[in-house]
Amino acid sequence: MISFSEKVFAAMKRIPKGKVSTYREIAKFIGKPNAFRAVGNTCNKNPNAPRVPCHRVVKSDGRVGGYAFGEKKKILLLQNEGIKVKKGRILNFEDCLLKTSEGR
DNA sequence: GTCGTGACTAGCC
DNA sequence: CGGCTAGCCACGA
Repeated sequence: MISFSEKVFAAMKRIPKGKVSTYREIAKFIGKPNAFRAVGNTCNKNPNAPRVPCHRVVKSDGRVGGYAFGEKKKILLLQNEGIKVKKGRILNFEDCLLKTSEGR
């Protein structure tokens, strides 16, 4: 029996390196497009922080959003992946955005 | 079973 | 464009 959180982690693990996704896309991928709150909430408690690339998940606005270890840390990780981030905002947002429901 | 919280999103002024 | 409010879902006490 997989819990809602398990789906969240599974969806995030689908995100390849150098790409990012939004809480909205993940929630939709799970089957609850309006559960973006629960997604972020679950990740915040993140029982498997290093086991899941939660830092590759950003807000729909194109901002990195937050991070359990610190937003700044999240930005550094994203930049390390090859993603350009400026003041907590992704530059080529759509370019590195990965749609979970469209991965086919 | 009920209340409160949170890494969110969309709309309004 | 910027700031604030309301709505939404899941989990914990």
